[in-house]
Formats: sequence, C-alpha cells, structure tokens
Amino acid sequence: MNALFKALNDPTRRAILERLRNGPATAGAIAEQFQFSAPTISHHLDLLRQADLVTSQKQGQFVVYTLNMTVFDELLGWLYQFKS
Amino acid sequence: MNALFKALNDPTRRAILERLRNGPATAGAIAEQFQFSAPTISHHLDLLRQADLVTSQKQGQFVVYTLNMTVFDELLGWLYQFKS
DNA sequence: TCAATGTTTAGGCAAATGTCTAAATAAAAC
DNA sequence: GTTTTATTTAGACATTTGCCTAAACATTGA
Repeated sequence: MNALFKALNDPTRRAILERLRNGPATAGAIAEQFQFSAPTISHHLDLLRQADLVTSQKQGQFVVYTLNMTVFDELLGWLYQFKS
Repeated sequence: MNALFKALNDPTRRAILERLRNGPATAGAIAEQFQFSAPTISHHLDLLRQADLVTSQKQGQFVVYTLNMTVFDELLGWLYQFKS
C-alpha cells in the first residue's frame, strides 16, 4: 500500500502509466516522451515495478514494460471503505 | 490531483482519514491517537485540507475536522480510465 | 572481437518531506 | 485580567526524493 501510493505520487510516473494504457512499451520508447534522462525514467520505472503497477520482460536488449492493472483493485478496495 | 496523491502518500494521513470515517473529530482528539506531537498532526491535517480530503470548522477553541468524500470521485475517475 | 545500442547502477546534489521544540494566537475558565 | 487549554506558525534538522552525469552491464551487428 505504501509503495503503491508512493509510486502514484509523481506526475511523471502517472504519465508513464497513462502511456502504458495504450499497450506495452520499451524503456527507451517511454523515455523518449519525457524530457528527463534515461536513468531518471529507469528509476521511475523501478518504483512503478516495486509497486507492482508495471511488469517488465527483457526482450533481447530491450526491456518491455507492461501495465499491471490488478493492483488497482487494491486501491479501489481501500477507497471503497470511504464510500459507505 | 497532485495535492491529492501527495496527501495520500503518508500512512499517518491515511490513518487520519480512516479515523474520520467514524465521524468528525477535533484536532486534539485526532492527535491523541498518534505518537506524534500536536504540531506534526496539525501539519498533516493541513495537507489533507489542501487536498480537499477534509474540511475544518472552528467551534470555540476547538477545530473540528470532517472527512470530505467528494474528492474521492476524482480519484475514482482517474483510476477508471485504466479499467477499460 | 570490437563497436554501437539499450538499459541500469552508482554517486552526487538541491529541493521536498516529516519530525521536533519553542513561540504565537485564540478561546475558556477562574 | 490572568491563567489554562486548543491549535497553529515558525524555524531547525535529518531523511527522502527526483534529477543529473559517468560508468557499468548486456545484447546486437560489423
């Protein structure tokens, strides 16, 4: 839960998630969309992975990142307790 | 959106929100539940207010904090785009 | 094998964060 | 009117965060 909220608490990381809504992408393709350096984006991706918001698979020299939506259910569950 | 995620990215603040699920409470009553100083809790309450997650009304020498659930809809809306 | 490409790791730095104590403000009680 | 009670503001400090550059690692291609 901590890692989840931490990962979401950054506009760049949220933008990465929105980018991945359109389908998986390599680290490089993701980094191209932003004005930050590749290491910076790599670090953001690491935090997203720690929160289980994305998964990564190595494909040759590329690393493909994929959105993992199942963890959103945890967040929805947390929110739901406030809606009653 | 930034203030919202920022406010949620702290276990103490989330615990305050859960506390307020049971109804409004004064700053002092909230502070009693935690091991932090009153100024620290006051600061947390300020961040929650900035995110519009709580409202505050002064009642005599007390300040009563109330959960504001309407802002959760914004968060639900953001989440929803990922569920399709 | 050597060079190029894609990504991560390491280390450094400024800014933001979470905590504290001390002081200020405001209302209540004596 | 002075003291107590409730809360916030101010300022300090250690830790975390987000960024960078340089270097390392891993794979592909000549």
